[in-house]
Amino acid sequence: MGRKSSIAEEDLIEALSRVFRDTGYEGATLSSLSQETGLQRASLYHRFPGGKEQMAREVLGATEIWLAENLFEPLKGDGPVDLRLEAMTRKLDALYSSGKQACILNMLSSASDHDSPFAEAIKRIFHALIDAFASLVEGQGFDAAEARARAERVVVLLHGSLVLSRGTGSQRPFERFLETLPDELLGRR
Amino acid sequence: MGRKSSIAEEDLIEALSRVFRDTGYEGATLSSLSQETGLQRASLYHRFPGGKEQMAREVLGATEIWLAENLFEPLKGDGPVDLRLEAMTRKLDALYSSGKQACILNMLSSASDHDSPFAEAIKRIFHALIDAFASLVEGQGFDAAEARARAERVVVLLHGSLVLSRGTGSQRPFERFLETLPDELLGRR
DNA sequence: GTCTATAGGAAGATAGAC
DNA sequence: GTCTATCTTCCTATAGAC
Repeated sequence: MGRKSSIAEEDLIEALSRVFRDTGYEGATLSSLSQETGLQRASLYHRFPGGKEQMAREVLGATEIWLAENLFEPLKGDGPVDLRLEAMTRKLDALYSSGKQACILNMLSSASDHDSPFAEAIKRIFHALIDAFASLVEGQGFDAAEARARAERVVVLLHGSLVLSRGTGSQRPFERFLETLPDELLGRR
Repeated sequence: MGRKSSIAEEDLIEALSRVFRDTGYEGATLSSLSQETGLQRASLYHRFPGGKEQMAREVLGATEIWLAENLFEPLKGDGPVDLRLEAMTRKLDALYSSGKQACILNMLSSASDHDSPFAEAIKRIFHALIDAFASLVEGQGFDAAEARARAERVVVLLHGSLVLSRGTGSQRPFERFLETLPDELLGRR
């Protein structure tokens, strides 16, 4: 354990993520996955005997872990809430490259008939997102129902702004989302 | 002109739309398009010499026309604004089957490297959507900037709620969007 | 305008050398 | 653990009969 392969592992998953995020499940070919990772097709099968489907599942698993460590954990800190929000905003901005990149959750929601293997993970991640936002809002004195409503709304705005940014070729919708994020969560109505 | 083929034409495009909307561009195969339309692959090539790409382009063109006739036109009427909003809500509810179906704009936004042919049409349709909403809002006494901001926000909420509904397997996010639609457009802030 | 048949290539996946 | 070579299946697209 602790060999150089453990470093390559992270880069490997990252490269696979890029392909799935940019081209979707059906659009991702073994050739494109091979090219982006620098591994031959057969090498990918050695690491992922389950083929493309397993790669996508592991990408989703890594996404789930990334979110927990980089987005949810800082959100739970006990520092000033506006600082925590600002930190999260920066993370989101980097994750989606200021609106230039789509969300892997959206891109892997379809996958024709084998959506079953992904559907569960995607659903879980969406709920984890909502829970994380709701928990922060509730921590600022809002009741549970209101917190949940605001959290869901922010998840909707996040993904809607990404769709619109991609569809119009403009980063503005996503940027606007980031600007209004704090108010959407904690502003008074 | 006026032969039975003109009726089949509508059904044909509708069937193709279903496939592209449910499986995306890469996920749509000539076989699935053939099965859904009831035409053999070669027959599809006779009608669409440009193959899959032309089919997707014509589907987007038909979508553009459908929106203009069924969504934008009623929105411009001079009846009570709440009745016009209700009519539009029903149209949206039907178009997306209460949140069970994805949006073709989202599903065709990617298409690997040949996104160029679709990107233009998708962008145009998104802007037409925003313009239609903004025009209604402005007609109710709001200034142009505020009307546009609200219109964009509604388009974001629409697509975000569709993404979340699909991702969580629940129609609730889309239903909630429809409920809050009138207030998002015309409510006082 | 629709069909059957097929060409030609790219897809996912495996075998076996190193 | 990575590679080259290969298998099989499915893909897009075309040819040509009816």
